[in-house]
This record gives sequence, structure tokens and C-alpha cells, in this order.
Amino acid sequence: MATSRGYHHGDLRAALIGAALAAAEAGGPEAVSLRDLAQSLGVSTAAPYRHFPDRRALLAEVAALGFRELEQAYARAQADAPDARAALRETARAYLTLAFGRPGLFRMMFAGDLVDAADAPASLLSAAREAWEGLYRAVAAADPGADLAEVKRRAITGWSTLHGFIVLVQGGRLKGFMTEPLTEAELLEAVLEKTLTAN
Amino acid sequence: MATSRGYHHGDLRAALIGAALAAAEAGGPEAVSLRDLAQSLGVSTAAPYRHFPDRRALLAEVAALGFRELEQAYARAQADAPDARAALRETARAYLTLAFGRPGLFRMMFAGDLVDAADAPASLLSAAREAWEGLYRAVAAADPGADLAEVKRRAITGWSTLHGFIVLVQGGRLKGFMTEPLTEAELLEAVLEKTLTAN
DNA sequence: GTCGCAATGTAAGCGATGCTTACAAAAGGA
DNA sequence: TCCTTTTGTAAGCATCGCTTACATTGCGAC
Repeated sequence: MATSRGYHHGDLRAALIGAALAAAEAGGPEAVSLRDLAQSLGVSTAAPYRHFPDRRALLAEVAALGFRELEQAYARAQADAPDARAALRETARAYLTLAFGRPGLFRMMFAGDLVDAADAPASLLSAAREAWEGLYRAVAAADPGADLAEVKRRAITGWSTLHGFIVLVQGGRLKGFMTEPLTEAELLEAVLEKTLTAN
Repeated sequence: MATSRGYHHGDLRAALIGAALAAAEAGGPEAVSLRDLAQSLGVSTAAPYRHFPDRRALLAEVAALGFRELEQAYARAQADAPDARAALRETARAYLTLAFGRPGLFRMMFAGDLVDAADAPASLLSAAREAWEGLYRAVAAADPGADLAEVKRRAITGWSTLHGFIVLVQGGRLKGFMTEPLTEAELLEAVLEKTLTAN
């Protein structure tokens, strides 16, 4: 799985991001150990610190990857949709798809002390911002009559509905008797419906 | 701050839960260190393990406390309301109040590997369940005509809206240009409105 | 080409964490 | 009063993030 491998690794930085992504997809942010990554890449435990000031900086890079992927999913959804209303629906669905399709990465993107930190890297901030703007544009396009405040209100409350559902499901809060006669697929459609409802 | 203090502490278990609660309110779940708690209570680092099998079991007890508090807040809100519709609104508001008033405790309650764990203590599971039922009852009472599936749909999507907003705010996702002309108070009312909207 | 510097890697160790094991003290019932 | 159970302690293991001092190497200036 590795070539030659002299004293220098070649591209340890990229390798670390890749390995961290894999670890995160498997077990979420807390499953990423710098020591493990270093060992699996055949490198000393101090080597990662040549490329990242600390652990969170590496995680932030992975999270940025996730936001870029989300933004691209938004773009695809909007390009493929027949009209603005459908585009909004598919944008919301893309959010759910990323969250449930790659839960570890999704948890990394919202890991709390990554984006909302004084030392958050610019790559993460801009990626997160672009993803937000992809969502925002879809809401604005679907309701051309709405003013700025109204669009933001709808974008934020809709995002809240999507995000809350994901967090509750992933936290195991919606199980058994709580959902009783409803399947997860039905719930997902209900959430999508509420997300799109402009109250 | 302590009396006599012989070899035995007196009620170390309760003291640990109290200290953990205080630490959690200050800095969330990850700010709770068993060693710190033990030291602050003047006890050895191994002593806590006489009362809790591991760290998560202690955190679970604190989370259970939070759910009991939430359930009581629900009960108060519903008792004070003039009608079922208002009761539902105040129930939702109670959720927001707990979340924003005691963010550390709230984060503990939804700390991911506490409720949704094979070894979750019964005290936590029942407390979480009762809180859910408090919310569920408010939704059912507000719409007497709705069938079981519809009530659950509304309860879950409404809860998602509330919860998602809280998580996004606490994660620092709604800052600056994202909310631009809206204040947090306005957003909170918008979220409340969307929560109550039966789509 | 070669020489020197900046970039990148290593070895060793610090301090903190959760948790375990073997032992000591004390509380409380027979 | 004794003896069992409960509750505490001391010491130490493994892991983690991170730091420091040093080793190696690639690469650009001459």
C-alpha cells in the first residue's frame, strides 16, 4: 500500500487528511487519533505536527472537505431541477443524503469546536460559508417575492428542521415507541415537507 | 465547604453528581473530569469508581437530572396555559428556555453516547422518555382530531425544528452575515412559529 | 556540481486522562 | 464484640495530545 518510503513520506499532509477522513467516516471525530494515523502511515507520532498545529486543525481540514462536498451536491441538485421550487426540495434532500449517507463526515462538519473557534482555518470558514450560500440561494430563488429578512427566516428555520431531525435520528432519539407507526422514510418525507413550508 | 470528613465521605455519590452537574453547566460534558471532581471533593481518584462503573454512567445521571427538569418545565407550562394551543406553544418555549438558559446541561442531555447506549441506566431512559411524553401530550392535546401517526409526525418534525435551531445556534452556525437583519429574538419567534405550524 | 538552508522527519518525554488492582479503614448487623 | 460489607486509598497501566532537541533530506543559489 506504500511505495519506496525513504526518510520523507512524500505527501504526509494529504495522506493525513485522507486517513483522518477514513477514520472519521468510520467512527466520527472522536475516533480520530493522531497517534493511530501516524502509525498507520508508518510515520512517527510527532510527524503530523509538522503539517498541522494541532489535532483540531487536521479535523478542520476534513470538515472543510465535507462542506465542499455538500456545496457540490447542492449545485448538482439545483442544476438538475426543473424549477426553483423543485430545486429547493432537492437541495434539502441533498442535505439529508449527505447526513445519512456519510454520518461520520457529517458529525465532523458540525463538531462544535471546529467552525466556531478563534483559530478556525480560512479553508473551513469559506467552505462552510459557500455551503450556506448554496442553501440560501435555493430559498431565495423559490420565493422571488420575499424580502431579505423573510428569506433568511425561511432558510434558517428550514435548515433547523432538517438539521434537528438528523441530529435526533443520529443520536438515537427517535426509536421504537417514539415513532411507532411511522417508518423512517415516512418521517423523512414529513421533515422535507415541513422544511419547505413557508409559515 | 466541608464538614469533619473522616475516612468516609458521607454521600460521595450525590456529591459527585452535584459536582459533575456544576462542571457540566460551566463547560459541557467534555469539561467533566473524574480526577478533577475527586480532587475538588477531597477524595482519591479511584473513589468515584465505587459509585459509578465508569465516567459515562456519572454523566448519564446528570443528563437524567436534566430530563427530569425539562419534564417539570413542560408540566408547569401546560398547567399555566389557558388552552391546549397555548399549552403547546409554552411547552416548546420551555424547551428553548432550558436549552439557552442552561446550555451545558442541555448538551449533556444530548451527548450522543449517553441515551443511545447499550448500558444506559434505567434512570436516564425513563427520564428521557417522560420528557418526550410531555412534549407528545401537548401536541396531541392541541389537535384532538389528528390520528396517532399525524400526532407523531407533528411532534417529531416540531421537535426537530426546535432542536435543530438550538444546535445550530450553540454551534455558532448562525452568526453575522447569516442572520444579518434578524435579531436572535426574532429568529426565536420564527422558530417557535414554524414549530407550531402543522404542515 | 556542491554547498547550505529550509523543510520534514525522529526519539524521547511531559502531563493529563480513564480505569484497574490490591489493600486499608470504618460502619453496622449478628 | 466480632466480622462482613461497604467505601475509601495508593500505585500504576495504557492512551492521548503535544513539545523539545536532534537527524535527515531535498532543493535552490552560486
